[in-house]
Amino acid sequence: MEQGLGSNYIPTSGGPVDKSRVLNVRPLRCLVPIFPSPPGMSSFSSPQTAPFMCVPPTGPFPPGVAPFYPFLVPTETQAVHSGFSNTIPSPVPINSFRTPISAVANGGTGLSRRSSKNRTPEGAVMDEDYSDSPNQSDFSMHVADHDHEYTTRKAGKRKGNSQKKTRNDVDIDSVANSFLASFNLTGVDTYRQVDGDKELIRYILMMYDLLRRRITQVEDGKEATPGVTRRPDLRAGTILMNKGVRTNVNKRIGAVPGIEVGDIFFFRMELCLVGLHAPIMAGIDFMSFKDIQGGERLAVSVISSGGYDDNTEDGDVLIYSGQGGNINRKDKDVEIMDQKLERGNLALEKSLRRANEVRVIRGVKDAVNPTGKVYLYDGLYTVQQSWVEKGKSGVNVFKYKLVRVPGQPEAFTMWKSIQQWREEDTATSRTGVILPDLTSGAENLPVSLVNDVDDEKGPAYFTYFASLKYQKPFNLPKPSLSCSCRGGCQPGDLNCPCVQKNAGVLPYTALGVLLIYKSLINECGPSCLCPPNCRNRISQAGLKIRLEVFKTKDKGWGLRSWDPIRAGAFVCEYAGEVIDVSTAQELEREKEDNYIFYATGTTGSLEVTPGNFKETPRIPFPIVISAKNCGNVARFMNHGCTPNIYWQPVLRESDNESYLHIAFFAISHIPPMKELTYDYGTAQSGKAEQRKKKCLCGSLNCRGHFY
DNA sequence: CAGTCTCAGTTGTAT
DNA sequence: ACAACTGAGACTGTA
Repeated sequence: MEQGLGSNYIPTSGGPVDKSRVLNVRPLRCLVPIFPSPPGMSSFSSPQTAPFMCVPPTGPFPPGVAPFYPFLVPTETQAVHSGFSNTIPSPVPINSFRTPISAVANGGTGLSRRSSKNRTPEGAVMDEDYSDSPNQSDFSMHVADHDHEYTTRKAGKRKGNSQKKTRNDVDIDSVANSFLASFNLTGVDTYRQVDGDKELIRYILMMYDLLRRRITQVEDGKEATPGVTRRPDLRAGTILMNKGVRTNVNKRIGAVPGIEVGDIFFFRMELCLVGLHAPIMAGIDFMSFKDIQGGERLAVSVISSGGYDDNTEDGDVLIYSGQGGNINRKDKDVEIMDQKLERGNLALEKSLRRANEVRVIRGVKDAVNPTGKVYLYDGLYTVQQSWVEKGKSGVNVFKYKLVRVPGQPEAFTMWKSIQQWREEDTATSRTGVILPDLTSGAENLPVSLVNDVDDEKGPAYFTYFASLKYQKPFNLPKPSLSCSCRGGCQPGDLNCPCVQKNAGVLPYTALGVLLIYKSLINECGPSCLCPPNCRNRISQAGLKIRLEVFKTKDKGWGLRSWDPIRAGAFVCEYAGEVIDVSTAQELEREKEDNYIFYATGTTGSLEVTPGNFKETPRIPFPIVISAKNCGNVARFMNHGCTPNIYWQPVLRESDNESYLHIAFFAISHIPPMKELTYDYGTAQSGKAEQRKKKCLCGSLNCRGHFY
């Protein structure tokens, strides 16, 4: 035990853009991390022999065809001892750190206990009926068994007060239930995973994001109730926690399976769901060991998010402030007092003596969305010193010096470098910068051109053009309605024709993040009267993310981002010249054009989401785009069999004319400087063999070629 | 020892 | 400005 605590770190191989971190997801343009292999057939254990799973390229893809993720429960031995031991550092047997009783009682099974009782035999959720129960004492008992924990807590707290579910709660409940139903998750939560892996984590985060965005969408269409703060992040998190859609529930010291140094998160809830940091508010997570003499407790992770006066000047050292003392409590009438050596502070003190590794998560400002925060997992640290000092508020504050364990991939230091490049504007301090802005101002953000790999001075000549050149638009048989929302289209405005075209809901959040996956997005067109910053013109508004074109090791030029990218965020569109199919085929034959994008019928964007959230992309009329002579950053995006970007058809209509565009969105959260890739797709016609190319994406289930 | 209660503890969003 | 909600620990009830 003793020696185990200090020595359970095995550096993950490779740097921050290590190919091994690419998720093991089924090929094709599939948004869903799909888990075709039952335990034992995991492609982790046999990456070479993993069968190439292929959806017929011509479709059709009726709803429900894609296997939803069954939440296979791998036995612990498989998870720990089979393929995983090679890829995920877990040198200390997980069991030896598992809190014997208390953590289990308070953690996982606690939830399971509560949430599995209230099922009818059919597994239906008992939901609405109790809300009018006149018997208040009975009521709390009834509610204590209720499915939704948040309701329970509310009701428990406000015993005797208003216990009616608001209309709002009911709405969200039904949304959540239908959401979960589409995952076949309304049943008893036997799905909780002991240990995660990359796919599971990706899947959970995707579910979280979908549900959160879905709730946002429902809330969005409604009038804001004064005095009620809408927290879709908490709502979605609570629901998934109660359903057991989470992993790494048991706390552990050191690395967390499936999470890599440099991974980013946008909500505290996400950290909780994947088991990186359990408390949703507190900055210090710790676990106790009853088997150690005196029931010692050790810190397992800390979040430095700016609430306290932490020092983060040196990227590899963190001066962390203890918790408590009411220093950050905004409530009135709370007295600020000296911090005590208890809870997290005590745990950090013990961790100093035991020298165990502590995960550090750094909360940093999001350049794209200044009101939000990004949580950056910065790897393992050890506590080196502790002391007490008088803080700004005049009370005693505990301070802990944490030092980063060497040999880990860059994360926070990379972040700091990027900040510096940003401030310098010209990025002169950086080696390998060829051009500070290859667009020559054609985009509203610069796009740098960098080569720190070899001597090549840049890609072949082309004209930078930020959008699509149509020779002639598609003519509509009957005129399309344009909106007249001078203040921008509003989510709840059912009179707006643009909202109507999108089945009654705007496809984007207020931050410009795609809300749900649709077969086709109808944006406002040239004749709409709404302003250019209308929420329904996201793909027309230009770059929002600071991108750079860089020389890859073996795939020519590629695209990556300085900014962290949220799942669902718009990245760029595919610019170029719209050409006709026959021209394209000619170019193909002569191997003239490697920059052709086909959006023709059923091929292409097969990105789908699980369950009912899947929609087959609908392309109203086929287009072929050539970006050989003119194009934008999208022409540099490489193919990846496990992509982090997908494309989506977007229609912009104007009176009798219709323009189809191809917009790229992030599949998952993408850390800065990670290469952006999308799936170039599979063969859709006999001619396709001519386009077949060898794939160098390097992902675990690379299918070896693309088109 | 199991169940119930209290409260510390910050965040994200609305104003 | 504010309400959101988990988990730990304290407390209570039962075997």
